[in-house]
Amino acid sequence: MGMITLKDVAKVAGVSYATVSRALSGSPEIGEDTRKRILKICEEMGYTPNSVARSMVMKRTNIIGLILASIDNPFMSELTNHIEIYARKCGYNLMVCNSSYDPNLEKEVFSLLLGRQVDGIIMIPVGNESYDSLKALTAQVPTVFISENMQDLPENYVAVDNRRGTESATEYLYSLGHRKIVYFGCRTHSVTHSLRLEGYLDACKKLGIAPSVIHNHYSRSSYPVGNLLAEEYFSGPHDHTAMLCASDALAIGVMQAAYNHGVSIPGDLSLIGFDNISFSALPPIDLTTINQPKQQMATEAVDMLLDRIKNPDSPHRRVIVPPTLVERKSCRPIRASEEEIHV
Amino acid sequence: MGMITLKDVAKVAGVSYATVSRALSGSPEIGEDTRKRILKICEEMGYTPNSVARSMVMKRTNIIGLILASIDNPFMSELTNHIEIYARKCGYNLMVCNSSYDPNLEKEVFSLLLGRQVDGIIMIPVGNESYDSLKALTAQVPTVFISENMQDLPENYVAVDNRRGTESATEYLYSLGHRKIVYFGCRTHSVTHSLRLEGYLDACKKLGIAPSVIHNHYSRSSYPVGNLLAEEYFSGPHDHTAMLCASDALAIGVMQAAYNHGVSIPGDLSLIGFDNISFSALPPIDLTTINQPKQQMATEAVDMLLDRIKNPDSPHRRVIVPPTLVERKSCRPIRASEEEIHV
DNA sequence: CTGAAAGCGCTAACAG
DNA sequence: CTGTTAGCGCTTTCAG
Repeated sequence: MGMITLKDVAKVAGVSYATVSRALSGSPEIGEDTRKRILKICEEMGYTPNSVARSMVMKRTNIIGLILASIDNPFMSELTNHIEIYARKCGYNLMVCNSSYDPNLEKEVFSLLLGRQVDGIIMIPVGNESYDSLKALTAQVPTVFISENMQDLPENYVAVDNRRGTESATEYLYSLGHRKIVYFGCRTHSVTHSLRLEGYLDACKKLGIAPSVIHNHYSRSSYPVGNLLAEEYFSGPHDHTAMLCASDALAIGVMQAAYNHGVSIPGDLSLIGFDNISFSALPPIDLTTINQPKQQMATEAVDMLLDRIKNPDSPHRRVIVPPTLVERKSCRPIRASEEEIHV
Repeated sequence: MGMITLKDVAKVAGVSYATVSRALSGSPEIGEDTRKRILKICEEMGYTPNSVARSMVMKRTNIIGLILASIDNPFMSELTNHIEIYARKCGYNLMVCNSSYDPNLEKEVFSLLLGRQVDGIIMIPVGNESYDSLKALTAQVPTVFISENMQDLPENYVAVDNRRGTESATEYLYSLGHRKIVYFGCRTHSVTHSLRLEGYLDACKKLGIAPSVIHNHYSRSSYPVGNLLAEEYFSGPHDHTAMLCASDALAIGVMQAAYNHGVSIPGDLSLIGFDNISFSALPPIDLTTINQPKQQMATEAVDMLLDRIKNPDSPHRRVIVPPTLVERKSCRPIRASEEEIHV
């Protein structure tokens, strides 16, 4: 593993190693003939430039740090996939760290990446408090958040329009004839969920239907939680014809509980989720949902970050991308009492 | 972003910068008093050691490169999750690259990581040919594959015992009373699948039942492929009571086709998969399957790699981890014609 | 157009 | 115990 260096190549080529450097970096101040000769020698010798050394002098690593709660969360891994591919196209590599939903770890890996001299960081924060607790760190390196920031801190972020998402989900259910729509699984301390709740409430008001909310007091929106909550729901009195879930994961939990209680979906209850995680497309699930355009969010985040890397003093930017409805098989039209028939 | 350096700290502390370096590296040749004083100053100044510079002189980056087809594949992202967490515990960070199922890209990112001076690489190869096509590159850096290598090349790898997996799956179905078991979706050019097929065939011979194989001529084992193949299967004559799928993804595709054809699972057909991807645990799917112990494979791979980094000349190692049966709801016992009743 | 030389921030001998 | 110094491999002025 005794890597060969510029010097070795220079020796063989009979030139100074500055010349080799120039040949490789595509500098114009070098003869076309010598460049070709040198490049050929590099090739023959199997020379690989040492990017660590280059980073050292360039003061630029071309590495983006990515911090997320857990890479095996489907939403995050899809996002990561798009980020990696796009970033690499832009000449950047990805250093990935899990915060494991732990604010302290989140801080720790952030520092770690700082020490690694990453050019910038993209992160899905553990929670809304992250913005505050990381302030001292985010000041030291260009950072882009994927998730909205309610505290109006001067940060860059890209997020889906959560409010618009639930709004349009509600409108969609309404258009299918539903009037008794319950919003299920709202997490009280989550920014994202607050926005989603707002969208639902606004839509209800606008459409003149009575809102009904089932809160989620657990700290996650996983499908076990959805199942638990739904067990309670189905055990008590309930007369809704449609349910809007705060996340796909919750909706999948509801599906199971519904099955156990002999509630048919969409026969007895229309169900709609939010996120469009890949699970939801699976045939046995086939969940109608509100899509977060992950690829768009990924490229947007990378672009925004590279922008900031080039121009660290540019004003902070916020990008809100539009959600879209993905119609699958968990909702059906019903004949409303008002005789409004929809297909 | 004018990072402060050792020199700055040294100036403030009124010592040479070598002393600061010693204080930080926990070297014994320094006074306890000065160390504490220096550490305090570092803290106050908010000094972060520059690991790029350190790597430069240490000739060690403490970075592991991870190459996989696509990080959003559930099996791979779960594995990545475990690898990242464990590697970090061992003092290593992860640089992740997608090969996007493309052998050329696979080579390209491998070189890229080499240039980045990663200390080692863990990879899930695109295919069996990868071992060969990457030979020149893997010779340059400690590499561990996650996937078996049929060509008997001197490489390090960790893999699940695929043969044993299908063998035990077959035995399990047999124990439930099934005698007509079909092996579904065998990909002809995949090492993994060849081994899985062998396990099935061996078990059939041992148990004295007739094997029956449905091959998969597509290049992937995704659920659309499973669905396609199953559509054909259900459209033709078929009298099996149980089906062993080459992967969970295929099994999920089969589920959909079964539903479309009014075939109940496990009522009419018991179904078992392989991999235990996270999808399979979802309530609406609830697939009985053969688990690959991902966490164990992850730590095993990291350990093996760190071993090789420390001792590059150690003999190549192969670790085969045992698969386990995960019983869920897609299989049921049947009363076999021989009056063997099982519960 | 090409060579010489400085220096990126740090570690590791080698002296004192 | 602490300071001095020589690089790690590369880019980049500055001279030729």
